[in-house]
Amino acid sequence: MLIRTHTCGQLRESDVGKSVRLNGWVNSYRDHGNLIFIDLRDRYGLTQVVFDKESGLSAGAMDAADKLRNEDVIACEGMVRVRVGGENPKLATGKIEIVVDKLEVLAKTDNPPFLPDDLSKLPNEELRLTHRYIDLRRPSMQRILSTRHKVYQTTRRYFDENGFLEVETPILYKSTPEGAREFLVPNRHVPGSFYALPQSPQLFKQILMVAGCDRYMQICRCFRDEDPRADRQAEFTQIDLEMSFVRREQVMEAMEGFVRRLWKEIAGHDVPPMRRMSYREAMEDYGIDRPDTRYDLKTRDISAFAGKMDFAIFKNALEKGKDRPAFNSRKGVVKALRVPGGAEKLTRKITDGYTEFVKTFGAGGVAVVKVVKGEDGQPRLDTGIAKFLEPLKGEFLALLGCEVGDTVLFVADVYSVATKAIGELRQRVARDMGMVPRSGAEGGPWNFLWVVDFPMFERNKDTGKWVAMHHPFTSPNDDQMQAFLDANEEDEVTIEGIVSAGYDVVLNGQEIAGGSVRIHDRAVQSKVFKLLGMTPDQAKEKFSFLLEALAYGAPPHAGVAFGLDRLVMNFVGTDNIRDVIAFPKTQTGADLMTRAPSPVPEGQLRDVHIKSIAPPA
RNA sequence: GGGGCGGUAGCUCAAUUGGUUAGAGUACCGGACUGUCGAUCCGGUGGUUGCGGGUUCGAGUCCCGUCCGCCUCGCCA
Repeated sequence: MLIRTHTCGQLRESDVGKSVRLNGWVNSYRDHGNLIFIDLRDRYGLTQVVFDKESGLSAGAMDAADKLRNEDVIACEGMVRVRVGGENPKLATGKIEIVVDKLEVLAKTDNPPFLPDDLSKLPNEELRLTHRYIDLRRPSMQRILSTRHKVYQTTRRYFDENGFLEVETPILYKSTPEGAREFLVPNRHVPGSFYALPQSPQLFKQILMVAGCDRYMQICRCFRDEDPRADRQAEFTQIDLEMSFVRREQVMEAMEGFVRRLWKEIAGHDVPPMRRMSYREAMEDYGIDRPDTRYDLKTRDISAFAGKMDFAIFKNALEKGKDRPAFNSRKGVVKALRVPGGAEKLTRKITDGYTEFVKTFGAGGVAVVKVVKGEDGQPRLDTGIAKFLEPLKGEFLALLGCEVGDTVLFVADVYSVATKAIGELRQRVARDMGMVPRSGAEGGPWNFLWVVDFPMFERNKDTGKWVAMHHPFTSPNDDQMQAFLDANEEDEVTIEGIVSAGYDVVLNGQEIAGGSVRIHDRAVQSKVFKLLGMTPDQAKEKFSFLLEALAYGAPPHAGVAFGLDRLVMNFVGTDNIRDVIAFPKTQTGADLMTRAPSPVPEGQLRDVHIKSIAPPA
């Protein structure tokens, strides 16, 4: 074989006169009969190679060149020369060409289902996934693989420099039925027993702290058997960390340092110090725990004002959970979103669609008010609820600081529903108004912020029981510790107000990392389990190994996990998580290339003591 | 589990209100061509309209079911 001396992205004018060998795929061919041009491709680039009958090329080689087609794999040898037909400015190697004197066809291809070409329209994602090896040949996919590689390398370098120890944790793990549904793996030795694939290495990394590792990191695969989304995959990758002898501030500092390093090295961007926002502020002003602050739209609780309106829909909403404390999920509220300049851009057709939109989040609908210029030159309210709003017009305009040209949208429901609906609506409106800037990868802003002070507990809306908002090992924040230990478990208002030492990193409205200070004190842990309705025996049954470990000298510790796939998505500017995973799965968990999952022979099932009850295919 | 969109030649798409032989570009095959660069020109092959039923004189088009993919709610940190 003619082993390559250079790659297809390497040769320049300074190489003219050299005899070289190239290997690669035929990216395109231009056949002029006695003169054939091939653009040869590898992951480094394209180089034009020329087959010229008059340049001493054997007839056999010319015939072989004549038969070359896209995606054939070849090796060739020839001389680098300045292009006879003039430069091609589109190529890095565009000033030179190789005039071939030896050709070796390494592999002929069947007619490929599609060409790995970034210029033409992409085929179905289904087809791309089925023939992933062709899709990945596309330069843009190669760039993504390369960016992902750089993220791995920068990550390892940063944490290594900062004293972190990389430790692998098991993939075959104990089922801990909290949180997401797990993938199960049957065990051959103990009939009827199963491993689970880890949702995250959470408990292992805490145990590593007890084990004295002090600082741990791992780039690890996590598994959650839940329905995927555009930015979610059942099998995904985390950058997982844990630190000993720290409180919240030290972890946040380490994380911010990592973010700064990563963005500097991957995107060439200097991340300024990140602002902090409380969970409550995020929910109040943005209706979501990962606010996108790239555009200036805020939601507002106007319950007090709405209560003065003689409007049945608002009144009925406000009646709900009337006696509950503020921010209680079941307390009725009216939320408003003032959209500057919305009166013109948000047409009737668009705002009509908002009602359908908020219904998907359980809200009843959206009330719309346009502030327009009246005949008297004063603001006039153009709205279906004029009858109820008109008497309070002055107060309304002043309350929201409305100006002519604004649109105000209202959602009334219990706190949890209204807040979510108006928060989602806010993002929808921002898109409709054209307020969402380009992505960071496309030169737009990188808007980082911390969200902190999450509640420790929230009520499950079906069972009414307390559940841990983050996970049951999350510590109350230091300033809340005594209040938590003193709190009466029956005292709903106090319990609801306890804030954890959790922290999330939010980038452009996306959660890219989250973590918390862990509980290392047994009294605190017991109280958490008790609140979650777990008896000591039940807690022991589920988490005995962790509780035992914590009993043998556990240092205070805290940690965090970054969603690596989402980091890469940001760097390459895609909103499709499958683009940043070499071999992703579909929405039903299928790998279209390998055709996993698949049935297995009966005997294999017997070995692991499994009998399928699925109807025969 | 629910809602929405889609599936027509290898690929990207078209096909009027349900109407005659389902078209185009590209790829592929054959031919021509010595300076192209998404080569060009001439000719050709290529279809279970995802699959199964139904309505109809007639179905790519309408109805029912089903499979697959995507988006999304629930779910998921």
